[in-house]
Amino acid sequence: MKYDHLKIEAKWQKLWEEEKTFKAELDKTKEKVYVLDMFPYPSGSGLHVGHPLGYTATDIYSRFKRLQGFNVLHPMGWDAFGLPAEQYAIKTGTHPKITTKENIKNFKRQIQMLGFSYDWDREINTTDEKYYKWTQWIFLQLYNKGLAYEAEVPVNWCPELKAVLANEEVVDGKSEIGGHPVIRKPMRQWMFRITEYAESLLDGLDKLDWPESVKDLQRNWIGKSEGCEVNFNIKDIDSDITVYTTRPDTLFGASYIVLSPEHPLVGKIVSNEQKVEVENYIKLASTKSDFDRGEVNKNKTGVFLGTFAINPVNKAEIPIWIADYVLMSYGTGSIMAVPGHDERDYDFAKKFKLPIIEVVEGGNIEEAAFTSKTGKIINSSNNEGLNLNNIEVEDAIETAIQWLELKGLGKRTVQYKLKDWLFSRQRYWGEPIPIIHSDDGICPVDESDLPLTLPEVDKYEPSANGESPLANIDEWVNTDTGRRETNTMPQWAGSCWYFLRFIDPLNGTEPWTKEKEEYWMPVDLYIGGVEHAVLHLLYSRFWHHVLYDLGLVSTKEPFKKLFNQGMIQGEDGQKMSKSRGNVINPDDVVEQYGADSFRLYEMFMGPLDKSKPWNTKGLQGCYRFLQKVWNLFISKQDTINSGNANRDTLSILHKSIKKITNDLENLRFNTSVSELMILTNHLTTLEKLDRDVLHIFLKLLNPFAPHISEELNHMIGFEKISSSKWPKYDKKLILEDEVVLAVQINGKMRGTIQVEKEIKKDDVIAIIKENKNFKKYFIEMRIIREIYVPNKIINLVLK
RNA sequence: GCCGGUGUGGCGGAAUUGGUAGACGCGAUGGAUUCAAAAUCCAUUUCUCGCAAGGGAGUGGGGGUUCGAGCCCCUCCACCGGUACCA
Repeated sequence: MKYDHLKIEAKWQKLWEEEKTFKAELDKTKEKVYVLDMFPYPSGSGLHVGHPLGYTATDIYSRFKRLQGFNVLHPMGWDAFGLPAEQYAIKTGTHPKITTKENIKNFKRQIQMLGFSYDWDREINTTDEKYYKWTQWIFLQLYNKGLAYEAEVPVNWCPELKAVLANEEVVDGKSEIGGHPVIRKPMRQWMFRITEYAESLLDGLDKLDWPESVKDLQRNWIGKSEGCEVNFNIKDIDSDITVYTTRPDTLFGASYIVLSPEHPLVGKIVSNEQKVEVENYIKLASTKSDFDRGEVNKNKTGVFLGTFAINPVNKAEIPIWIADYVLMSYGTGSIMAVPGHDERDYDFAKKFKLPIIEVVEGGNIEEAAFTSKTGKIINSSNNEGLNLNNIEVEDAIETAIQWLELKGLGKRTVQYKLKDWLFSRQRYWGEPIPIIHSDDGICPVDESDLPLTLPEVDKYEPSANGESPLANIDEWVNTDTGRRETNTMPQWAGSCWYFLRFIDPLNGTEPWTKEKEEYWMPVDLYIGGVEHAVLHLLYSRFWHHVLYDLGLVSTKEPFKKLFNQGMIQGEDGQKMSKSRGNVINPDDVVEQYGADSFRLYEMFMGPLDKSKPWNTKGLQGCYRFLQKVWNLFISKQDTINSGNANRDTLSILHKSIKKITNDLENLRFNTSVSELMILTNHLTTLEKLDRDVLHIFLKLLNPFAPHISEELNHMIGFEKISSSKWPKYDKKLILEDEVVLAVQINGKMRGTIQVEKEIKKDDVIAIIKENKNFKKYFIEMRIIREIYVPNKIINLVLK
């Protein structure tokens, strides 16, 4: 009988579907495990072999945990709002709903053919109004908590296309489509005050079982910086400038002030003589894209305002400039420039011939800014009680802040790089924001009126002034009480809370019930790509922190353990992409070799978190392995009986149970597969096979290759693996009577000896001295030191 | 520039976390089977000297700690990812 993977896989998949084998139900008598994949955006091109890598890993883990007796929640769904469907609609007029439906169908087919044990009764779709009703509901909870607000914010405006572009549609300052220039244009937007949660989000990271690199990325993104604000009076004008600095120790070295071109004070304090030049500069800066502004990095520009500020520590009059190297969006939008000890200020001062004052010892400011934080302060004292001279930088910072606070000239502050979250898009295919603008102001849609559904439109293009296509639908936009918000939510919205909906997906009256939330949350294992290290994972943590503060969820952090799967490259070692023509389609692989081989190979390729190239030969190796397993059972079918297990076999079997159990727990799938191969290789050497040994072997194989293992298990007459228990290893059976001991002479490997376990050191030495292979080393030599690690190694130092 | 990661045979990768480097798989070579091929099975396969028995070298380079280092420390190099005027 031949191994017919197509027939076997179809048979078991049908059975699992019919029997709802993997349905998860709340059962407080059992310990739960929530195993989650980052749900996909169902694109038109379908899956390539890289996508199911993480899904395979979570599936194996889920099956393993179920066999161990855990109550496992393992769901799948669709993050289906998004640009491609909308762009396709603009091009062809096909409603995104239709495109999305087709794509989901194809994705689901591909995912199901791999035999994943999802509870499909919990399938969700972010574009389903029954789902986005609750996305809108959560928006209102955030709004009511004062975390959502409107603001004029620059967007990527492409005058040529008359469209607002998403960041990912802008490449090097040009539109991705057509390569037209993109500028920053302020438009009314919805924002979330994620910055209010900066500290909370930073704090929460410490306790998470996440890759350190991802935590670091989030920490850098939040970008906490501790320093102080300092007030500078402006000469002859009744106004002052507040700057943010992390280096108040260098205040005596401040030789000019720089405001961002967008700073509100600029118009107020510019001198008449400089007015025209300043206005021109502001205009120039405003048309520059962020990209251009970044590019001028080395060549700094700026204009003198014609006004002076008074340095609070020494009453020096220092000029005030504007320059676009100072960003309005960080700190106070203004800085004190200390060219002696800051590279940017140094470049600027050199270019515009501004004074450079040395206040920290240790560098040579004739040549470069000295930015080190180790050194003593010099040239820094006044007669108002501040003397920083001879103090180390770190201490001087403290002293300076205390002095500023005492004199009321400044205060200690904390800054974050993190900015508020721009939460609106000028698009059709997204959740409508449930807000009505009336004469009385902003009015949230009543919760009982949710979902606020998307209207049908004829055209998916944005309106001429860049508003969303919804702005063109009068009957939708105009209501009795006012005009509807026409912006929709960004794609992040649906994925911010989908893991909560999975626990109670059909609930029509609440987003989830408290009882189920308390049982299933948090997610115990979350696997997905590193590309979501910051945005998705930060945004969903933000929502979850807010929901926690509102008492709607029981844990602050949603994802306990996070793991990033690596990329699968093409056979050429390059990134898999259509344009390179190196895409491997899982449909073909499954057709030819089967889902079991596919799953096994993806795991065998290497560590889950590493990138590695696809190799069809390697896949064939795994296929051969399964055939070997199949042939083992078929060819020796007549010998299979109870009581056939010998000591050797049991020892290897129990070693395998131990290793595979441990590896699965730690997501080391590649070495598990290797262990299965070792065990199989041993079994093929046997004359007679033991029925119980085979049964255990199949259980070990089952998470990786669920179809073939169930089939063979059925063949040798056991009840289904899916309703059996994971094996436990017996320590006593693993132990062998004899061990191979490595022998080193002077630290060099010189051979091995076979000895009985736990043998005494002196006996080992005696054996070595008598052994003909080692005898020669003892000629005219004496042992001066002996290092003995029982059952492992002995090292003799001779002289 | 800053932060993070990686570097082991021809290739993907193992190595109980300081104790026999190269498990397992791929590829390659030789053999068996076959009229022949595919498939399958057996053997060999880090490099190097040697007919052999045996040596020598070896985990990106250099240095160190140790009886012993792929693993720890210092330093340098290469590649990958993130980020970048954040004051």
